[in-house]
Amino acid sequence: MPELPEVETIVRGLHTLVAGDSVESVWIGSRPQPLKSPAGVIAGTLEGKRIVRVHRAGKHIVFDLEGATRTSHAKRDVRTDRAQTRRPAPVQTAQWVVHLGMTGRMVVSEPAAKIAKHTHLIATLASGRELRFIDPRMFGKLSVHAGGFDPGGVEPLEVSEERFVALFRGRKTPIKSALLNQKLLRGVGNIYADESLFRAGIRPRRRAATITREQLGTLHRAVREVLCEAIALGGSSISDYVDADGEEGFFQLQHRVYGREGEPCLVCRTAIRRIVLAGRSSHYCSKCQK
DNA sequence: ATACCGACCTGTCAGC
DNA sequence: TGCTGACAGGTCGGTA
Repeated sequence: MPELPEVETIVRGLHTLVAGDSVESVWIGSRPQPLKSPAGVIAGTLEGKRIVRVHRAGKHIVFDLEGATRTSHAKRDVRTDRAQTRRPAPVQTAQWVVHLGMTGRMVVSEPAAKIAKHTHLIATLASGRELRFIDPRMFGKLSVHAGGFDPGGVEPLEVSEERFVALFRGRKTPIKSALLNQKLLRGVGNIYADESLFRAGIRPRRRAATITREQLGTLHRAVREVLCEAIALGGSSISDYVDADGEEGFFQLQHRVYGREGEPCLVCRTAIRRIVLAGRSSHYCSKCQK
């Protein structure tokens, strides 16, 4: 479901709603598919921690956590207690990382709210509210990291034109496949790849290495423009995407090629084509894109 | 290195 | 009212 703009929208909402709150207890469902860290490790890491910040890395939601873990409480002895009276207690930090896959949702609910089907994790917060992870298709992933979490790739909204151009140098792969490769650029998915390529006038199948330096500069601007406009409109709601407040996005109304197979190009009226590339639907205008 | 394909899952919708 | 197949915002691993 969510690409960079949707995750950014969700993360901003979550930060407003839960930053400063603490996790008191965690319930984890019986389906193991979404768990990329063992259930006990996830629960043990979250419980007792304060949520310092919620931010985004590519398509990942990252909760920065701070505070003692349960295991550190259990291990504490008289000697460390005495040591801690002289110095501030060492602050333990961790990160809880959530990838929403295709159909994942993170919502903040009142405890009385009905538990949606396919709810896989509920974190009860000190404020009494609950943070719930729901994911019907279970392509989403939950993990915790004691050290730094490295999502790989570069942020499309931060990358310089030089580095952006260098990402594609010498690559024989179709440009769309390269845009979708999260190890290069993190956060661009199927919708925004198609929309960016349309705005840059480049066909999805075009080999990356054959694109001129100037066209890559145009693509760099197109990617950032599309992502920024989408963020401003709260993302694209195609079927069921909603943000942390349950609000839909509106960028789907701005799609120029995605989901418009057979409809006229908004620039030249040529029918928009749909092809399958790397297993994904790809939409483009054969006249405007070369 | 690269590209294609199926697998992972459930839900929805169109067509018969 | 079914049933079947195609398709869905993402990623991963195998194979040619």
